[in-house]
Amino acid sequence: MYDATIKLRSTQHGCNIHSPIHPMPFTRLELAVFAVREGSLQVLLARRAEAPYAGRWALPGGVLRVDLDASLEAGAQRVATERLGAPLPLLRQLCAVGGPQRDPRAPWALSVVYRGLVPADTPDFSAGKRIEALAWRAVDEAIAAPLAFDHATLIDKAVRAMRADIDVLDLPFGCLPDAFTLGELQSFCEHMLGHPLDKSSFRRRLSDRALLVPVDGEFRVGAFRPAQLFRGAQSGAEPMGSTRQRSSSRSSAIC
Amino acid sequence: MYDATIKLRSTQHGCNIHSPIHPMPFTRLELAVFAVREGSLQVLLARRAEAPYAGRWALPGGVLRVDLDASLEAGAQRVATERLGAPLPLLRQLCAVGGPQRDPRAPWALSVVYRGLVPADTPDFSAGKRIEALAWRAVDEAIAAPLAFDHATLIDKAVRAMRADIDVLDLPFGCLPDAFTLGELQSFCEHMLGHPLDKSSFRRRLSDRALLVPVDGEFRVGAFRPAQLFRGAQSGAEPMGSTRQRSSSRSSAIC
DNA sequence: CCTCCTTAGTTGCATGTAGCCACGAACACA
DNA sequence: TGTGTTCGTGGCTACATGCAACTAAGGAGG
Repeated sequence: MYDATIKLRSTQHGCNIHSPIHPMPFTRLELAVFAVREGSLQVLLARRAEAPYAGRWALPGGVLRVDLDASLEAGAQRVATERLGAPLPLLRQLCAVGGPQRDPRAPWALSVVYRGLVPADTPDFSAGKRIEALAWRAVDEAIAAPLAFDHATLIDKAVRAMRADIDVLDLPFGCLPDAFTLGELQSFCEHMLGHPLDKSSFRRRLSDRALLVPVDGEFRVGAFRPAQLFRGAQSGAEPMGSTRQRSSSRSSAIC
Repeated sequence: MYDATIKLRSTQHGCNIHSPIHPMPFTRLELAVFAVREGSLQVLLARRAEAPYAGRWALPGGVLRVDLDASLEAGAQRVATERLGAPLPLLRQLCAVGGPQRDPRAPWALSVVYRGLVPADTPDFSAGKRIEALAWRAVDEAIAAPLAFDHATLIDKAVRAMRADIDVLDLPFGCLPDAFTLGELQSFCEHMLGHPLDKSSFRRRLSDRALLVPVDGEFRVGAFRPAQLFRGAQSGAEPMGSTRQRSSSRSSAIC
């Protein structure tokens, strides 16, 4: 896992003063993967198969492979593929943490942490190398549980970052269904944030920002009144509310 | 600078499949240090004494030392001390970047980047190891100039992060004088943001958030009307506007 | 002493955003 | 046909902010 000879090198400052040989940290990539499932925001945890913290739950992660990874993000995707069986959409870098006491396998451990979000209907991930099991756990419980390493702290930080995104309507369309109703979107955001939102405000804010495009003629039909379906407005299509005045005289924007 | 034997190890997967020996990236800490000087937001650049990019301007930085650094931030402070001659207040982690093409000295280079802000009256830093010269440069020019590595991108990212902080009045009191007038604070923020602010709004926002405490009886005297001096309100002192009503009936809060 | 200039500090008003509340519309179902 | 539920919209209020005007306080210069 970690080349002991690198440690020995640390006392062998050699060559010349301009090019000492410095040992490098044990560098890992950690994944904080979330989903809105079963009515709550949940995080994907892996039960560790090996020491340290064997049997404890932790964020899935793996060692950075300089022979395989073209970038940190590419490495995170490789780790996702190896450990979870699938790459992840919407990966964003959260932070880097490092220190001498983080991982008993190495004198100095550095982790670059990525946060991700996947659709609720994602087929179950498959536990990969060095993982006994994978499980979704509500974030509140996960943070309170005794996790391996400093992962509870990392989850808390990731949740705050994701909620800050939702607060400013930086929405993760990639983890929503292709088309969705405004009610579904609002419910998703409420579960992400952990508190209810006002329907009227929510729609007005979406409309003002022209974040959605209606899928013309497509409705979600069910027990009650059919609901217009929408998509995220990345493509050049006419966004919801684009014909709307700059405020005042709210016209029939969403349709 | 970088142990070549680590590279060789990359093809020597040894031991057993559960504990392969993985080479670790060449890990550095970079500093994006800013100050408001001469009426503009400036960034501290270092002219590199050695290859690669010898003679080019770059962010000051140094190799992570696992034998010296108790954390990433502590390492950033060590690098600041070694390269600039002084530790830095207000260091915040910006991001981590890494890849195989970032630094010709190593097959894979990882940098953890910190942003910092120092007072305008900071005594000049002293160029340390492997630095030919240090210079302040306006951020616009710095980003446009051909800097070493991907440092122009990093400066741009750091400036955006700092401006986002100022936008929400997350003010770096540590890099302001002990006491300052509201006019001085506004001018500082304007230089940070690169655009003017409204005096009335600016003061109201400060007052509503109770971010400042007046230094009773202390005024900046000069050519014109004296101005009340303030401090940041971290300490438990009575903050500016704490007697202010929840809005409406703006009383004489700032005094 | 008086006027003018500049900065400090305050106030009123207009605008825009978001929360709260309520209402009509549409559909399934009894 | 009535009822219940969700969908979709509009009104009202509170609040935050930008814009502009105003007064206050000092020095400089006549």
